[in-house]
Amino acid sequence: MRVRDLPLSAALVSHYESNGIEELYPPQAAAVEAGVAAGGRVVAAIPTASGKTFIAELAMLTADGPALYIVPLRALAREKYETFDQLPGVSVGISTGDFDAAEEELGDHDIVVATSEKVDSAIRNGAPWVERLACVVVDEVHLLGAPGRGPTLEVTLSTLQRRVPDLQLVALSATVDNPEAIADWLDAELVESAWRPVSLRTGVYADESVEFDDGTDLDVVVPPTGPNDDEATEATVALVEDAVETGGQCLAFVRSRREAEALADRLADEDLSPAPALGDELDELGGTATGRQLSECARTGVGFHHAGLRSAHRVAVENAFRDRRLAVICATPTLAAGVNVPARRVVIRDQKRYTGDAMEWIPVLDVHQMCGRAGRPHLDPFGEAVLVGDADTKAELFDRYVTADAEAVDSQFADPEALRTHVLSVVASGFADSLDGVADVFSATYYAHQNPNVDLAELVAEVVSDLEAMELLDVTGETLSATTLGAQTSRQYVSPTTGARIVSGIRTIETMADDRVTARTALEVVCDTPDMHDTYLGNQERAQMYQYARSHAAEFTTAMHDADPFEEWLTAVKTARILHEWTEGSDIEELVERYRIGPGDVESRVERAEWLLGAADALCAALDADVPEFREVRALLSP
DNA sequence: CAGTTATGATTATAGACAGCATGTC
DNA sequence: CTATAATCATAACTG
Repeated sequence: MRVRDLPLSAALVSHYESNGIEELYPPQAAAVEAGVAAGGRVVAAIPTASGKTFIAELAMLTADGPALYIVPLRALAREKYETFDQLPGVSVGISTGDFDAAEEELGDHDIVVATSEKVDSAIRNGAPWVERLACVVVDEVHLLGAPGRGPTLEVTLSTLQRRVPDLQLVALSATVDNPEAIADWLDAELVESAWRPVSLRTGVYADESVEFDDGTDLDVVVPPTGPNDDEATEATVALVEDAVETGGQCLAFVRSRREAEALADRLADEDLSPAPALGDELDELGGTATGRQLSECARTGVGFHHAGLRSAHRVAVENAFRDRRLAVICATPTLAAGVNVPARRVVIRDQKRYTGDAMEWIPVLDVHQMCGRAGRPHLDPFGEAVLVGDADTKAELFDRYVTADAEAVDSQFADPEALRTHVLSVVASGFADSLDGVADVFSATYYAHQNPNVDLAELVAEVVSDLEAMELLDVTGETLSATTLGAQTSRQYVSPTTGARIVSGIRTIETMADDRVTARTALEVVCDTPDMHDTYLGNQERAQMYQYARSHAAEFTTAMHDADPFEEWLTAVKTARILHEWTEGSDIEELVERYRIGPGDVESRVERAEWLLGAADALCAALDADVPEFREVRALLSP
């Protein structure tokens, strides 16, 4: 099947042809046969880089009206926005929390790219453009099974289906174990394929040799390891070097941030692919210890990438790799889920990760996503993914990751926190006003589809009493209605637990003497919510943080003997303290040094605090209370 | 005894969505 | 429970 045979305008056809796209890839052709270009609903469970974007574009361009493209990450939203913006005669908009086009303009675009939370929020707040959509494409639908964020996605999709009856839905999924369940739920045709434009061989390393799934082998010379050398690391170094020496780029995945940096340092010794200019450019992005370490590695062609990096650094590393200025990136699993960064070879040194109480195997899906980064279309003759193991683990790694299917996608909607959030939002946005009404709205969720025998009304009833106790919901007879607080909580997009915590904080503040209410008070309230991620409190710091908490006890809304659990509260105090010092003019470098967190962590906490302080201010208005500190601190956070 | 090394104990561990209203080169 | 590397504290040891 050829592009020119598709129902596309001449301008589009020539756009594709000038980009070398003339003949459709088999999965793309299958999607066309399933009806993507004719308004049909399709779920495509196919590998990364096998042309998903083109399938999405086909659906959106042939749809009879505006289209929405839903992504899980802001960075992906930007990437897709730029891709779609290249299409001739197509106007593209973008809407994410940190980057928003004006609301009324959104409806005027042919394509809008947005994160799933942003779409959920737009639906809750009755954005008019939602009703006019003709086509919705969901990228990475398998995240339906992600705890925390999966429920938002399923509620969003089920609501979209209900609100826009003739909507064309197209869902793009990684290869998972039960794509038919997703297709069935969305009433869509399933297109499944393992085809890739660049062949990929996956293998396991052990004893100086890699055995691949296609029967081929690769011998690797690993210099004898000294007493201080780690065998897996030295094998990884050898595999990376080999890839670079034969003209390819390489991604190396490890377990923790520190190990990503350590591996990059180790590889920097080999001086694989000098790039001194890149080092200078990175130095200009600002100097934290992490930043300087990054620029030093980069001079030798090696970068590292993890969430502790400031986002400017992360983007710089991604771009440098895409431009082939970096030969290697040592990364934590972030990189596998993010923007498109393909490489000739992918080396996965660690397959286990510490989860809090045990060492656990990384999900098969995550490992497959990492492997899927191997092979650059048009640039590499093939891609290679290597799991580093040893003689003892080789067979197990093969079974578990190379030949095995990824996990099934299961709904996480029954999680009480998720249920509370969505029950409140359904009632607050006026979609239902009774137990049965809410249950009816939820009957279209993936959860209901997967669990047909569960009594949804019963499930809803369990959390309705929580929400009532939190004063977010009123129950009068059979009728449910959101309180002013509940409405504001939903609109501000904070979780019910966060809303209730802020409200109780505001009430306590009103009983406090004026001179006790300070910036620390405001920060303690917002940091002590589940929507603010906590900051690791080391044992070394603990005693000193305890002292800090004691000496400022009068300023906090939580009495120390009431804090429960105390350790979590102390963690919140640490976050509040960091943010407080930030407002007092400390720069990232000082904070990173003093509190042992990454520059990127400071950045993300500041961003979240801005959002939560805004929500606190809105809740103040709903309570008819006045706590100017929320506004004042917020103003100090952004420079 | 002072300084050095060996041994054992402790510590820490991936990621990241959302509101809203002004001001600015 | 199924980990491991880096760091820290203390004990053992050497000259």
